[in-house]
Amino acid sequence: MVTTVMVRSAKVHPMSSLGVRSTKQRTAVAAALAELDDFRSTQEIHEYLKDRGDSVGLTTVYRTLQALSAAGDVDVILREDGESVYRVCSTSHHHHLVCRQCGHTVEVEGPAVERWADSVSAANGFTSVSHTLEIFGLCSNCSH
Amino acid sequence: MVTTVMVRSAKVHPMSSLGVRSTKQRTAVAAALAELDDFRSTQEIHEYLKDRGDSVGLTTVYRTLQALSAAGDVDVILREDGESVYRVCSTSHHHHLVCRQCGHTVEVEGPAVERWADSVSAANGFTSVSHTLEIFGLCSNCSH
DNA sequence: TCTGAAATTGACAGTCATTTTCATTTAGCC
DNA sequence: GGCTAAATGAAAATGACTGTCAATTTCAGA
Ligand SMILES: [Mn+2]
Ligand SMILES: [Mn+2]
Ligand SMILES: [Zn+2]
Ligand SMILES: [Zn+2]
Repeated sequence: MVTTVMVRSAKVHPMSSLGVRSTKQRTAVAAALAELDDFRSTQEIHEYLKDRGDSVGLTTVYRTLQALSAAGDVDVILREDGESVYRVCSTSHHHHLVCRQCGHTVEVEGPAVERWADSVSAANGFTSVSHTLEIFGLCSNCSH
Repeated sequence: MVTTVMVRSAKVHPMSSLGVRSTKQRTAVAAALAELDDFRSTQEIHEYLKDRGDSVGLTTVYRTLQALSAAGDVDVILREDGESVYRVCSTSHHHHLVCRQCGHTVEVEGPAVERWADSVSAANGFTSVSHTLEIFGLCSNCSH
């Protein structure tokens, strides 16, 4: 659950006092993410907020979701059609099982996969590695 | 190296004789892919062909690359920005180790990972699953 | 070699997610 | 309350990709 939006020191340098502000829009986006369980696109979250009465400009929803994912507060993955979808996740390293039809998401862990990725990277002389791993399919509900 | 573009039986039914034809455009796209070693976008391949003198319409390059990847003759992955990039790969199922600096790509296989993906999918009742797995890092050349 | 039906091409317009612009509003510090 | 940088959001722009369709090309059969 995410209650605070964007965490960063309010002051970086006495000369220019920069700060991230708490707004009703950011609170609304964070609340929507907390209520929604599955990966959702920016447009879906925007629509959700509109239906809910907490209308937020589409541009602001885009900006807020991007800031949240940059801060590591939400997970973002690319759907198979290339669209970005967001979800509040656990903080530990994990991957996802995502339903192509309804978006239903299950977090999965695979220590063996992590070790494999590290060893194959090392064997090929790669450093500073990171990886993406997502499984798409039809959840039991959507499998008919 | 890809020399033939699109393989399919020329006749599926005597009523409607369907067939995939060999054209200079498809040959040119296949040749470009054979010459290029790393993942490239449709626009990059279109530009490459133009510079090379074998200009092919952008729409045709899009169609040809999509047909090639649908046929399994080339690999396609989504870049971080959601753009599709293509590359000639081996025919067996594999994944990639991609240098985020120079684009250098190494094909890797991980039977254990495949089994893990299948079992975790089945355990959660997912069907029709597919997965994406890419490792990004710095190749030995780019690691300083 | 000739012919014609079906496949292909490509210029152009359309779609749609995402970004940019910028005038207006707002949060937070005094 | 006043001030100012941060934030908002409506509207326009961007850019990857798709749809359309008239013109062109392939190739199987005559
Ligand atoms: Mn992992
Ligand atoms: Mn695999
Ligand atoms: Zn589902
Ligand atoms: Zn490199």
